[in-house]
Amino acid sequence: MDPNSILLPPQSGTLSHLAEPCMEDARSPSPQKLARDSLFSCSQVPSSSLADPDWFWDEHIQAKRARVETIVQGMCLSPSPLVPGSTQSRDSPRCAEKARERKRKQSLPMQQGPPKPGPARDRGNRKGLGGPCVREQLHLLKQQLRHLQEHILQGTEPGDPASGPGGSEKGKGPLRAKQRNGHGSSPWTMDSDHHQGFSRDLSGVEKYRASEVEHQPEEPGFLPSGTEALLEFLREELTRTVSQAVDSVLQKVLLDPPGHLAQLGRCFQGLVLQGRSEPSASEGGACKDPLPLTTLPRRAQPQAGVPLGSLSLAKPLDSPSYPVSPRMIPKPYQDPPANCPSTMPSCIQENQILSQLMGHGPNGYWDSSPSQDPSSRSHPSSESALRPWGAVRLRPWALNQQQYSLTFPSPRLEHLPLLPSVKMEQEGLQAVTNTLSFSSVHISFEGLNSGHLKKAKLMFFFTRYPSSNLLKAYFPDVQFNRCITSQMIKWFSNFREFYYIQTEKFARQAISEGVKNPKMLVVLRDSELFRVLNMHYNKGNDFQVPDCFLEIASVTLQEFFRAVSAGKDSDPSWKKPIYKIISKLDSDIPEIFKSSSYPQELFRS
DNA sequence: CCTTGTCCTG
DNA sequence: CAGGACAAGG
Repeated sequence: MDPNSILLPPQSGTLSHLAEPCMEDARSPSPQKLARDSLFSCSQVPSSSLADPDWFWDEHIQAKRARVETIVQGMCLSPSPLVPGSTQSRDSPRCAEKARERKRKQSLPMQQGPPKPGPARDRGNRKGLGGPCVREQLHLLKQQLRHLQEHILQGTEPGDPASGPGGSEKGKGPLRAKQRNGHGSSPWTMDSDHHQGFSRDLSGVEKYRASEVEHQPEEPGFLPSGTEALLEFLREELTRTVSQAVDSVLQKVLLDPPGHLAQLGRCFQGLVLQGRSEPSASEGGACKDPLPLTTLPRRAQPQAGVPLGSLSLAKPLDSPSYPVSPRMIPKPYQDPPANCPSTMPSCIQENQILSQLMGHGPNGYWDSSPSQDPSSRSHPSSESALRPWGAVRLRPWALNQQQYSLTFPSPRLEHLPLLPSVKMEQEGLQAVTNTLSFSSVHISFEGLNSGHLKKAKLMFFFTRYPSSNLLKAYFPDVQFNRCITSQMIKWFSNFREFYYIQTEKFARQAISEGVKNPKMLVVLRDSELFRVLNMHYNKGNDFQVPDCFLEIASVTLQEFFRAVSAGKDSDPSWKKPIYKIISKLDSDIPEIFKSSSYPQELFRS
């Protein structure tokens, strides 16, 4: 008998309160609605399909691709292969098996969600465009490069009106300043601006590689001084252009199917790990605590330490609703990036990598810098550190990649004067973080992203059976259509499944442990059942689970207990009555959830 | 017929 | 978690 899993209250009779839906409304911390829609313009970035054979077997393209890859690899700074040639890896036998399958009942026009490998080929209403577009852009960029080269080398015009002869100056005069100021004062700058700044920053590191890759050997020493200025300028321009090319390619690739993401993820992961292994000046020993699960309730819940006798169920009147508005508990940075075992499903892996990377938000990184054995901590509460979690799965990669490029370019570059001061860097990164995470919400355009999923999970604490209308009301930034709606409904269906399975399991466990009175079963925050559920819907434990959810869970547990102990589980549909009961216990969802940027806005500032 | 929900599978 | 089959309700 595990005392933690099921509590046996000394007295019962409090269950009548349970049916009372916990209503919470009076607290609506004025969700700030941003005029985000105005930024929604830049969203139709075409995506590429690396799986397109045409794309690969075009010789012409391959050359360019090789160059880009060289650069990308250089950015990763890891000699890890990334084997470009073996991309044809999946020859899934999707042919024979399905052939004799029955008729597909409803062939929905297309899936909105992340495309699945395999049959997803024909549904691409947007995927198909990717390859050609990237190709086109690469071509254009290359042309521009060539023009530029000719232009400069002919020495026709000493002063290019567009950008001016930067000369010995570092070249990025006005834009640099604008970027700094802009990010400092208003993080939500326009996307184009951020994009500029983004590639601009890259150039600091990228410069070396770019010149390696793109330049013929030169001897500046022999050149006349005027030419040297030109040379410098040319370098800057090339650097910038290449950076932009890489950036845009990365962006397109990142916007694509998870498979590619995961691939890049592994690459970046290597980068991160490498970066982390760098000795850091602020090395503090304050992170030996891996934050075991057992500490979760204690940290989040002051009442976790309350004597077991005073059950939350016994005091529903104290808290007409759960007293605290749902909030994200600012969690001290804890988790250094971990090496994701490659045995994990790719989606999980992706999420993990993402969250780990995102966990290294500016503050988190600088505040503590553990150099830990990555393998010692595979996944516990990794998502907890996921700060701007609404930031989708796309940009953060780029962000972090950049972040680490700047921070740990290489053992040698590390000593270059790239970092004027830590504080400055920190601010800049914060700004970049904000900008990126913000704009990326819009870059994700249609479809549901991981942020929506997480939000849905949190909403599950309030409602198990949300109507489609409710969902529409609470996801204002989602363009609902049939597919999206059913996908989200499916999410909740899956949530329920997990929830019921777990609860039933614990009910049976209680029975097997000899519990007689169902009213003895109460779910508390330190219950094992709660731990499991919380782990599922609130992985990082960065959300205050409402008390009403505990009550619902208790009711569910008791209902399962009753049914099973009465032997009703022999009936094939014995769960139906339970479902019906639970379906009536949905609570109102706090208003703040209606904000399209709900959890992100809590991370700002 | 369409939507919603469950079950089962991967 | 997504897909698909299937059933039930409007």
